[in-house]
Amino acid sequence: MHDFDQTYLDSASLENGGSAATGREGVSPAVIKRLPRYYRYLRELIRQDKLRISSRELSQMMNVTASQIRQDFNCFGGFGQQGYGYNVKYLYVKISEILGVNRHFRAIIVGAGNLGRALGRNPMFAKRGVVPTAMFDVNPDLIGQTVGDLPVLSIDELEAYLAEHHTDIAVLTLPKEVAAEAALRLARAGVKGLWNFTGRELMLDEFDVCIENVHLGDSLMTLCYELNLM
Amino acid sequence: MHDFDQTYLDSASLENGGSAATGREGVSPAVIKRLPRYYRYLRELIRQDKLRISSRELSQMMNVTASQIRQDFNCFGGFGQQGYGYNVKYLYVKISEILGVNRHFRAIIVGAGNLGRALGRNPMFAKRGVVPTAMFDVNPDLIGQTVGDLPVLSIDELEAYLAEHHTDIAVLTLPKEVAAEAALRLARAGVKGLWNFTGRELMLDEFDVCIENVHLGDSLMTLCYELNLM
DNA sequence: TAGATTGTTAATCGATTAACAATC
DNA sequence: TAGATTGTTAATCGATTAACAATC
Repeated sequence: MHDFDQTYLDSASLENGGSAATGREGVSPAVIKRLPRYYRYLRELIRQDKLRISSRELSQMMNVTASQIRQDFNCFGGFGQQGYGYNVKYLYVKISEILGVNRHFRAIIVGAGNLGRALGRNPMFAKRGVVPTAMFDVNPDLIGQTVGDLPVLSIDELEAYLAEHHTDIAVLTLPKEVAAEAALRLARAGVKGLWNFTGRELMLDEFDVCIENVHLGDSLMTLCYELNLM
Repeated sequence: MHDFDQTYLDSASLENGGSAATGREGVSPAVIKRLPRYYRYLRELIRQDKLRISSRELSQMMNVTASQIRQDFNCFGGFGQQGYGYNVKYLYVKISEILGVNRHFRAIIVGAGNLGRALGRNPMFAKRGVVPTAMFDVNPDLIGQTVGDLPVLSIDELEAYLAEHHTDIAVLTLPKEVAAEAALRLARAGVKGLWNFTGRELMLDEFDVCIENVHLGDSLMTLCYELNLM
């Protein structure tokens, strides 16, 4: 099926990244949500120079069932070998491809407040193959500054910038009151992914845009619920 | 069942907050995860001076089924009235109680890097009734500074501080390499809730501690998956 | 009272787990 | 070959939706 002696982390397979994997449409959200977690554990296994792993061993590390792991990987065609288990590097490359790491998606950060600036300096993007290129804000005091390597530009320049620089993702870290308007401008300018930290849900039905909402407040309240129960 | 003429937002009901609601153990995680979202929408309805709402109307606002809304609320005993619907303020107070808003949980932020400092200045805590009291770091350049109103203290003072100041929640915004050790110290010192931004899963089986993990990287990758599919 | 809408039970759907035949 | 472990089907479990009787 595949040659385990091959070096799966060669630059060719990493650079291509491609959306080539077997019939990926219609994989359930529950499975998709788990993929980044597999990615993290596999990265760690590679760091430890582990070459192969069985669904059983991985299940013990990750605190899930071996059955679930095999089912999950099989949504994408199955990456293992009977009697052997999974080749760690091969599996890592495959999951990287599915997740689009190494596609080098380009991102801007809209809103250069505390959270926006913190994200702008965060190594997370680099680790996940996402490339932030600029930040935008309305505040004249911030415009012209640099955060990490990122220039802070005026929000007035947004459309002009997007016309010049292909941008896949916009990170929304602006006040919720102006989130809807910003989202509309971004969608009109052709940005295809919104990573939304505003805490306000966005409706963009007219557009073919992916939205990932991060509700930090909801997460905090879930913790409070648990504490309240003790 | 309850008197709709009463002012449900009076200080008594808000201050008590209490864990008094009907049999709350064993409510499914799926329901719990939705409560903060109800809380947000109800807050908005109150802001709009809306007095009553039916499950049908709320379902259209929130893009879920009316059935689910009724089922969810009924996990806690049912807050509505046949033929009438739900009193917005009463429902809001009830959900606030369930979530422990107004219990004024006290929090510290461990790690005064970019993300820690951004969270320290974030109004989210105040809005959710959580009170941050201090930040901790190893970096001598940061120790002694103030972030918002929060003093940045030396991590060496952690145990002494916790012995003096009752603390419910620790926000972990330090490097993942030192997360496990910090978590252990916090648990030993009696902190009951960890809000974990380190991206590394924590194992604290020996202790009676609630952990809420925020995996920003996973969220970003979920978005990349969707983009990769387009 | 009649109309509306909940609370709640029953039916459906989806996701997880168990089991095992296929196969490396 | 025998042993191990996957891929995959079938069984179970839980969560969502539909339906409707209870009741305000």
